[in-house]
Amino acid sequence: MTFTRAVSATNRLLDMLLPKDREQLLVNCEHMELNIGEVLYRVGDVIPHVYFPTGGFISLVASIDSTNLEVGLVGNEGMLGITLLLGVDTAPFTALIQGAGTALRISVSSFLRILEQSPELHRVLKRYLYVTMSQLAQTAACTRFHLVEGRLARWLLMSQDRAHADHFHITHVFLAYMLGVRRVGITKAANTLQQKKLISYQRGEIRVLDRAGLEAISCGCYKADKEIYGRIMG
Amino acid sequence: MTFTRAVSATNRLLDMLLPKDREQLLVNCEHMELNIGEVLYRVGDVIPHVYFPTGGFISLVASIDSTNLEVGLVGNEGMLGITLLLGVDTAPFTALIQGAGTALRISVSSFLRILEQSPELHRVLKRYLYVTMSQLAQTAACTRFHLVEGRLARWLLMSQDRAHADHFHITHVFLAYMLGVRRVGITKAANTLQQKKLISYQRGEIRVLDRAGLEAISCGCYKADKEIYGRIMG
DNA sequence: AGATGTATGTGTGCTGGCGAACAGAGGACG
DNA sequence: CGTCCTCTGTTCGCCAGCACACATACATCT
Repeated sequence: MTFTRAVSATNRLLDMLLPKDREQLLVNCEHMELNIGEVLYRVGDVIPHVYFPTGGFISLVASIDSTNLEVGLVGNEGMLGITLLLGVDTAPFTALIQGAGTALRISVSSFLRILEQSPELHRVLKRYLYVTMSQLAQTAACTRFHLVEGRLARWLLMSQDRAHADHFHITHVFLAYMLGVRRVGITKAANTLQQKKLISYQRGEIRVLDRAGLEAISCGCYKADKEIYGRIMG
Repeated sequence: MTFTRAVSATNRLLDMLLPKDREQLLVNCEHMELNIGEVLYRVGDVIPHVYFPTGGFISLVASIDSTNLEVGLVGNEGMLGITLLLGVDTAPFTALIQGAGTALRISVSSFLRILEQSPELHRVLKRYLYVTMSQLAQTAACTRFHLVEGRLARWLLMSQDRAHADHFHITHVFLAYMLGVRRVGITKAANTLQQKKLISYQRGEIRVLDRAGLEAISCGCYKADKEIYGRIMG
């Protein structure tokens, strides 16, 4: 999956911080490339780094039996590794790079050290964790009740937000994996969206043609997620 | 829903604390009855109290469109209001009393005051929050992939654990509501379980006859949840 | 050009769960 | 005692998504 490189290389979470805290983090961060398909860590792994995506984005995937299901998406509006706030050093989900781009990365030890020194940083990240939890529940219900077409539209919108580009690369197989449905289900839903002129795609290149139309057809969960983020993160 | 009153009126979370912290909390707590069907708070409400169930238990319910879905269960192994740790005073889920019994209740202001004074209390509760998040994801996947029969078995086991009784009262309608399926689906699944001599029920009185059998038929998520709790809470 | 691999489209039959509606069966209560 | 109400059982048609299988299109590499 290759995204047009995002232009704005900022992370909204970092932007919210006091300049002092942001600097503290930034000097300890290294820039890195997020390469599609790479697994940053799996459930139960000890987390080595925290990531603040600036361009790319990352899926949080829950595994069950031998299937998988995406339960969250982390882009430049958030961070990967937020559960370290809770004093547990292992990953609750598998983290899989979905959208190529860049991220800032910091070691867990540095991260925790800076975290201890800054109540304000702590405050912001705790609120982000709250948002993550809320969205987890939202996604659970969405996955249960909503049809593939609406869920696909939601996914495309969320990804577009995080990719900061109107087109990106992802195959039906992969989408099926994320949404926990068969590939054929995606093919049909994607076809419908294309016929409605909301998107266009060919061999993995997906282009969003009509955001408003997509929002209309997507389940309300897209808006609900944004609303939660806005309300809590301000 | 009326449970045989639980005999052991303890809360595992409280039991894990240092005696000092536990005392601090207990002196600020009041005993109260949990009455079936009562809503302690709804999504978005400002949380007035934190609850440590000792006998009864509470459902965390996510609402979407006009349907609902249980996304978590809080019994004497946990607490209701854990998200207050994150510095947000509103509820991310609706909290609905599922199993009659007792709970210890403390005002949010007292709770937060004590929390600030005790790093150890903080430590334990953060870990519990981590468990809650993990189970949220587990439940999301379970709800997506597993069949009603297995999910019902899981629910019964979880409830039995929290009710500390081998029988309790809950109707098919209510179970349907919790699992996000039709009542008829529950009726059929419950019938199957009964024919297999795993449970018996009549007019809402459900009795677990064969725990091991239920565990075998339930989806792996029951065990997964216990495993996570055990691993993180120790 | 040919060969191989990847991505998408289509078809057939199956099933779990849905919506709606109705029938009995047991309690509760006047 | 009869009446109402709650809880459970059953039926019918329907559909989204499933499993499996195969066909076509494009891309890339030799």
